[in-house]
Amino acid sequence: MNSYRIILADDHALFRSGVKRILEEVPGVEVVGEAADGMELLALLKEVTPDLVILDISMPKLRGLEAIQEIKVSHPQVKVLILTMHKDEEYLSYALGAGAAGFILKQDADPELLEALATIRRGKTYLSPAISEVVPDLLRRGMKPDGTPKEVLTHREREILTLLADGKSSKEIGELLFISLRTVQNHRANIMKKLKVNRTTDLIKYAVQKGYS
Amino acid sequence: MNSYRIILADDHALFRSGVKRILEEVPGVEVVGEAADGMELLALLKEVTPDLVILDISMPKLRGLEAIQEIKVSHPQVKVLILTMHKDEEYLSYALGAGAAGFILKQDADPELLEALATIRRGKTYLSPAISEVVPDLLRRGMKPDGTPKEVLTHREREILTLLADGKSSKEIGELLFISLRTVQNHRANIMKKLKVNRTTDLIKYAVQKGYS
DNA sequence: CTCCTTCTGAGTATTTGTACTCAGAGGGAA
DNA sequence: TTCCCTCTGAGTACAAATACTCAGAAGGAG
Repeated sequence: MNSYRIILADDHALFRSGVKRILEEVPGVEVVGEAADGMELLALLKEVTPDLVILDISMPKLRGLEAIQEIKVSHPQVKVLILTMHKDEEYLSYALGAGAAGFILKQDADPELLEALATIRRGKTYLSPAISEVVPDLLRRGMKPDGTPKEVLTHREREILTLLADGKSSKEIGELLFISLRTVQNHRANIMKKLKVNRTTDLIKYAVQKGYS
Repeated sequence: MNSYRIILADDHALFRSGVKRILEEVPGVEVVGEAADGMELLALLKEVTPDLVILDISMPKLRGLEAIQEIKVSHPQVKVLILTMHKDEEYLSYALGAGAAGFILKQDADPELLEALATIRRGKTYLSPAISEVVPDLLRRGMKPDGTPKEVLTHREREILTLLADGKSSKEIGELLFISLRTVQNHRANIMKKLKVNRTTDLIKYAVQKGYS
C-alpha cells in the first residue's frame, strides 16, 4: 500500500465529486477524504494523514489561506495544492508564502491538474500556466515604486476584515474577540491605511471582491 | 439514437470535466458539447441541438441569465438546468422566470444532480432542496417563486445605491445629484428598509454581490 | 541586548450614519 | 376628482465611524 493519498477540500460537493473521479483515473492515486470547509479539513487531518491536500481558497468557516498555515504547522509533511477560481496575484503570493506546493485554477483543464499532481509528487512546485504569466506583474507589484515592500494585512487584521465583511460593527467585533472597541477601531484604521481606502464602503467592496466574506 | 444529449456550459474546465464524468455514468446520457462562456454556448447550439443545457450563471462574456433567454427564443425545445454556486433568491426567480427547468447548487452532491436530470427528463421542474428551503424567505421579500423578481427599489434608489457601492458618501451623492443631504439620507433609509438591512456594510455587500458597482 | 512589529488600549474632536418623526409637490391611476 | 407613490426636504436624537495623537506588553530577528 504505497498509493498517493489525497484529501479534497472544497465547499462544492459536485466539484469534489467530479475531481475525485478525475484523480482516481490516475494509477496509484487514492482520494482518502473530503471536506467542505476549513474546519472539517482540520478535523479530518486528525484522523487521516494524506500525502496531499487539494484545497480551495474561498471556503466557509476557515478560509483556505489560514487553513494552509494550520496544516503546515500541524502536518508539515503534508503537501498543499491550491485549486481555486481566483486568478488573483494576491492569493498566489499568500498561498506560496504560507507553504503551498502548487497553485492551479478551476479554469484549467485536466492536464494541468494531473501535471500539478505529478510535479508536487516529485517534490517540486507547480504553477498554473495562466498564473505563471502574471508572475512578473506580481513581482513588480510586490514592491512600491520607491522600492519598499508592499504592505500586507496581519492575521488579526484579516480576521477583523472578515468580520466586517460579514456585517459586524466594530462594537460587535470587540465583543466577539474580547477586545476593546478602541482596539478594533485602531485595527480598522490600520487596515484602511494599508489598503489606502478611507471609507467603510471601499473596505467592504475590497473584502467582498477578495472573498473575505 | 435515443440517448439524452447534454451540453455543459461553465467557465471552469475542471468542473465541466468532473461533471461530465458523473453524467456519463448514467445510462442513456451523453455529453455532446462543452462551452466556457455564453457566446461559445450559443455558437455551439447552432451546430448541435441537445436535449438539455446545464449552465452556470456566472460566466464571462455572456452571463448565464441572458443566455437562458436567448436559448428559450432560438431553441424553445431545449431544457435548461442552472447549476451555480450562488445560493441566491434573486437569481432563482430570474432563472425560473426566464424559463429554466431546474436550479441546483455546486454545493449539492451527485444525487441532486441526477435527480434534477431525471425530473427535467420527465418534463417537470427541479429545485435544489437547499434552495427550496429559502423559498418562503423569497416570498416574504416580495418576490414570486416562479416569476421575475419584483423590483423593490425605485429608479432613484438604485441610482443612489450604485453611487454608494461606488464609494460615495451621502454628502457626495447629494452634491452629485444636486439634492439635499437629507434627501439622500432618506432614500438611503428607505433602501435599507426595503432590503431589510440595517448597516452600511450589509448594503454594500448586497450592492457588490448584485453587481451594482 | 536592541530594534521592529503586532496587539492591545486610550484621549480628543469631528464627521457620518441611523432611527424615528413629519410634510409638500408632482405624476399616474382608478 | 381622489388616492397612492415617488422625490424632495427637514427636525431631533443617538450611535458609529473617522482622523489624529500616544503608549505599554509581548515576541521575533538581528
